[in-house]
Amino acid sequence: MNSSKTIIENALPAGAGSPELRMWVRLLACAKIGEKQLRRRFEDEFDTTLPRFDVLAALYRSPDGLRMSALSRSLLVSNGNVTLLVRQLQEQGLVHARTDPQDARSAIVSLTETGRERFFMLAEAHHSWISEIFVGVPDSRMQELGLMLGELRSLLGGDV
Amino acid sequence: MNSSKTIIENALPAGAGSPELRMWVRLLACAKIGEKQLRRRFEDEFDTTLPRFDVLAALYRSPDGLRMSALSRSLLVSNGNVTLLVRQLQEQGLVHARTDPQDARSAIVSLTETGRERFFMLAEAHHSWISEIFVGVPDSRMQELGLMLGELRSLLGGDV
DNA sequence: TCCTTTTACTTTAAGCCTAAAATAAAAGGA
DNA sequence: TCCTTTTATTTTAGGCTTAAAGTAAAAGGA
Repeated sequence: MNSSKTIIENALPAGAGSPELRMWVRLLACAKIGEKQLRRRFEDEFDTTLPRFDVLAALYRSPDGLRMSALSRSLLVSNGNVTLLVRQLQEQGLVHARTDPQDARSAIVSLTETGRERFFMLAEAHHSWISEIFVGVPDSRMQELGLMLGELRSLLGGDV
Repeated sequence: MNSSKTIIENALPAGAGSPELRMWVRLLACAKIGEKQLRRRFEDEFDTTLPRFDVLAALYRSPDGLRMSALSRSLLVSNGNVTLLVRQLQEQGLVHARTDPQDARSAIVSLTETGRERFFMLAEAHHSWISEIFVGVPDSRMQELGLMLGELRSLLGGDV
């Protein structure tokens, strides 16, 4: 219990207080808090989930449909996960899968008319929740953040 | 298939292209991409997970230990989830739980010496991975982002 | 003291997610 | 043609997460 021991006891972990660590911790916290709110509202008001909404949104952006692997890439989730989500949406009649005539291994998934209507309804609620969650953030700040996160995102690669 | 039908077919979902929606989508994508990389490395190099590391980090910051509910609040996860994570870390001998002498309902969880050593090792790797992931982001940009996300975070409430 | 309410935590059911193994079709040669 | 490799997807085992129900202790009266 001499002084050198005390110094060891009080040692800081690597990176404590570094700008990149602080930024990352905050980014993650904001994402978690927002996601938590959205999850609750999707559940309470529409008995659905954010991941399922994400699938509908991706399919909406591709009117000709998407193969499972394209869907998986665009949502940043695994193939197996997409299989599950698509199956659920299929059971609800919101999406439709047909075998690619050019390649029997691939399924092409697209929105049904019901799915399209459902997506519009969900998207409206989703947007209003986002606005609510970020009420108090000035529009100029929102623009700045959007710009900087856009840069960050393209730097991270991931999709595209 | 008249023109009004066509307009309906091409209708945009609510909020399309609004600054808050764009910001949110990008925030979420950055978080997901970063998390995915960290998850893989924690698994590959240390056979552990980000949530377990988060528990260790929270406990490191509270040398006197934390009650389960405080841990749950600080990590932004449910009580049930903390129960599970703490049990796993307990089985590995990294954390220790004792009943609060003032309140037999509460357990006070703290790092063991092994847990503390383990945390330092993980924290060093974690920091180097973060640095690697965000290599190419200038330091000034990192500071700006950290500041803005800090504001955003306190606006969202959530913890604290 | 006894009873009700609140608080802390655990358990359970169900959904998300991944990596790895399995399946199956396509592609590319010998 | 036949065989190997690659590609697309599904299945499986296992971990994270939540909400809701359950358990148990504390607190606050009558």
